[in-house]
Amino acid sequence: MSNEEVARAFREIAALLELKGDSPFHARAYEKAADAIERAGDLVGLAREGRLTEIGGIGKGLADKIGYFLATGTIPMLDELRKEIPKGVVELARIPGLGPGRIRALRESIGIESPEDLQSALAEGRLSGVKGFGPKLLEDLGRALRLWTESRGLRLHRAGRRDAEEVLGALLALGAAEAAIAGDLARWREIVGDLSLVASHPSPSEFLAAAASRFPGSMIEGTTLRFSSASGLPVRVRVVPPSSFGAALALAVASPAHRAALERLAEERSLTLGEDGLLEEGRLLPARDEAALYAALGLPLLPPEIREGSGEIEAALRGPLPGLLVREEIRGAVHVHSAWSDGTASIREMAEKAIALGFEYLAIADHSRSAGYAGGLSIERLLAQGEEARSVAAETAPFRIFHGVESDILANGALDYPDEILEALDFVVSSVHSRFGLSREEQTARLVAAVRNRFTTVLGHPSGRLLLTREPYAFDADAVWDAAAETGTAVELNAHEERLDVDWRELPKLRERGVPIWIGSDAHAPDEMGDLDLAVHIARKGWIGPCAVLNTLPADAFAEAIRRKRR
DNA sequence: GCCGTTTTCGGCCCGACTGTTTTCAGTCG
Repeated sequence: MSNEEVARAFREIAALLELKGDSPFHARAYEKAADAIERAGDLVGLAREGRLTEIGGIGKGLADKIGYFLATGTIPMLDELRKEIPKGVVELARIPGLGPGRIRALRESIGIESPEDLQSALAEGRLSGVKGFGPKLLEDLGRALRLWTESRGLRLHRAGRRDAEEVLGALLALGAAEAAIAGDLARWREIVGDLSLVASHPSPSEFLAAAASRFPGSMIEGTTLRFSSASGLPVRVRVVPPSSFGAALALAVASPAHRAALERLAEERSLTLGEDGLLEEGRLLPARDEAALYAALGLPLLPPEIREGSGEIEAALRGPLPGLLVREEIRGAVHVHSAWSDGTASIREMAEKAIALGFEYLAIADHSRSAGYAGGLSIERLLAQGEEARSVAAETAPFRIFHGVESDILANGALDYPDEILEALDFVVSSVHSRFGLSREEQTARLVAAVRNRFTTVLGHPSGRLLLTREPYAFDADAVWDAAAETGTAVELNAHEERLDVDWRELPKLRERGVPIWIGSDAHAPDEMGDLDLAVHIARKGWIGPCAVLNTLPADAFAEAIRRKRR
């Protein structure tokens, strides 16, 4: 059993205790223990030697629970809590605006046990009598519930990919000649609502029948098998003979707009694009791979992530497409947190991991002093951290460590350290962490002021959206991008999955304005640092090439680039 | 539930905001 599994169980206990209404400190003890467990080394070894209580935050009681969990795989207390707190109540806690207190009030006063209950109570006006629930709160809850409803059948990219890869493996194991992931997932959409795959087999009907018995609850419709994935996403697998695999895959990957553009192009060439591929005078042109289909239309094979119908076909017909960013070109792990604020590891540990991952430099940016909840750094601690960063750097050379901060943007657009302190740092990530509810005008002015600040190197997670959870705050993106272009300020593409905060449709606007991108890992633990795949593919979706990305620069050029604005 | 003692219980990271109150509880980051 891994430390993560134990930590996850403890976090669940903490969440359930909170919902139950136990002392918040009781719940927090489990949360702190979960943090400690993640950071602890060989948990199993420590348990064997009876040394679990040497871990800070683990006392006798928790040590016993860990030992029992490691031995049996269960924690009776957790099982009890799961029985006690209905799933719907846990789901309620995911709705912004609903914390343990309000959920308890809703349960006790009118018996709300799930978001569905809340929805009908809201519709029937049964909430207006509940103490503490005024008109504004009801309005906010209504909005949050709508977002929750819309998000219900959706998954973040990585969750969708996990499911799809499981299906893919099963198809290959069943003897598919070829199989591939298609649909939104293949185009690296950040959110998916269904999964699409294509498989080939010499006898499609035979394979469909075999696959149908492999996936419970599946249905065959023509050449397509439908069922539900592990996490409940609808899956469709199209099965074709090998000679049609390329065409079928290309069609299943294409967005509707891309497909329409392909159809128009086919028409211009007196061809027809049908379900099985290109037809010339009623005769099917074989396309064993996607490149064959594109070639028949006079196109190079386009990367899946740009097949969105946003001008890629026209551009490809005009000439070679610009080179898109690839993961290996990222040389620096930037916007990284350490245990100085709310990260789990020391600067040295983060540096060692970055080196192991093949990075050439690290840009440390812990939380600033306004972020008390995250252990934000006072001026004294920030300066002390700088000392430590330099001393670690002296030992890790030629690997470089840049010392900066993730400074809160205050409501008036100011950063939360005096200029002379910011001056001493290598760079500043300026981010909004509060006051999401400002008016569009106020929020725009705030962001523009932060961008214009000569110490702001990069605007961190600019929109404030949390995928599937929270809408972006209201602001005029064009005005902010203009200010960034004018002042040479970079904009962050945050690699934390929920925080993939700049919509890919905005990226071309940044590219056209010449605004540098910075792919910030926002890592809080060593293991999160290398996880840049999704962000890189989102950058590619926005047609971002390596030149536009600051942390593809070699260390010296990066150092120069992050200082340039201040002169 | 842990921790550190003021050795047997009280404090635990906190500041700002918001809406609902009419002095504060709940949420958020």
